[in-house]
Amino acid sequence: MPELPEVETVRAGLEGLLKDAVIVRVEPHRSGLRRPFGDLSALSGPVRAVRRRAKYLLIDAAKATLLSHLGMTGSWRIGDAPRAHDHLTLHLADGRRAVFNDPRRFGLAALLDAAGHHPVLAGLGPEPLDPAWDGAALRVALRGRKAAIKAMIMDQRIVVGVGNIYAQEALFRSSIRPQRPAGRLDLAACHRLVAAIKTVLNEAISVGGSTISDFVHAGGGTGLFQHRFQVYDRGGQPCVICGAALRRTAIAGRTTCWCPRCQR
DNA sequence: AGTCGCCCCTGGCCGC
DNA sequence: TGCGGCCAGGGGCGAC
Ligand SMILES: [Zn+2]
Repeated sequence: MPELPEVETVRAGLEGLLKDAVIVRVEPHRSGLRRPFGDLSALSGPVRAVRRRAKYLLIDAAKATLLSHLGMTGSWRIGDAPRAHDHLTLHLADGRRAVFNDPRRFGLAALLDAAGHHPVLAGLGPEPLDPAWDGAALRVALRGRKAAIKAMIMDQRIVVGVGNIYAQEALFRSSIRPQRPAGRLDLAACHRLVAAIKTVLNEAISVGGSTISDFVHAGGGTGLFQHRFQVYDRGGQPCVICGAALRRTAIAGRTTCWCPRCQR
């Protein structure tokens, strides 16, 4: 579910709900997800901010920072009744509860270390919406790479935040065939692709991301960008530009749709 | 080193 | 209706 626009939407919602609230108790409902939670008790204290890095949320409390990844099905909500797959509850001084729920348990929750680091953050590539990330930077990162360009822009060491939806949408908008060997994109193509990635991510953020089946904002709302998909999950349907039937294949194990006429 | 396949896990949907 | 197979927004790991 959550790529950069969805995580950014959750970040903004959570910050509005949690900023200046005081965490009085952290209650795990299991020992961990794909990794152990570890000792989360140092999170108790006032929430200063909620940040995002790549697809990770960082909840800054006074003495510690909680790192949270939504995996495919994770969500945060201000808790009402308990639900199946609730894994972590932050009890607040005002009586509210912030609850992390994740049916597939591909997510992550852990504290940053004293230096503000965590192994999963090491080695992450540039933020796609950073003005310093441009076509020239992408071209350097792709030099000599023979893997498909779509796999490369989904590789979080090349650029962060782009997943299976926005990779397909950005490649369509920049007229690049997803399976093209990444190292063979010229500078003009890299510029077009970077511009398309920035545009599609910003558009998606502006409408609260995409809701496929279960993605919800921290406040319970849904995204709207799914109504603007031009290729994602549209295999066999007509291209919105030329009318050709969109193709569907797998690239690096992930379903990919593209237009055989518009994308080269 | 780079690339690929598999695996983690639950649930929804489709065809029989 | 029930059940098996397939698929899903991510990412880490081992094997070539
Ligand atoms: Zn087309």
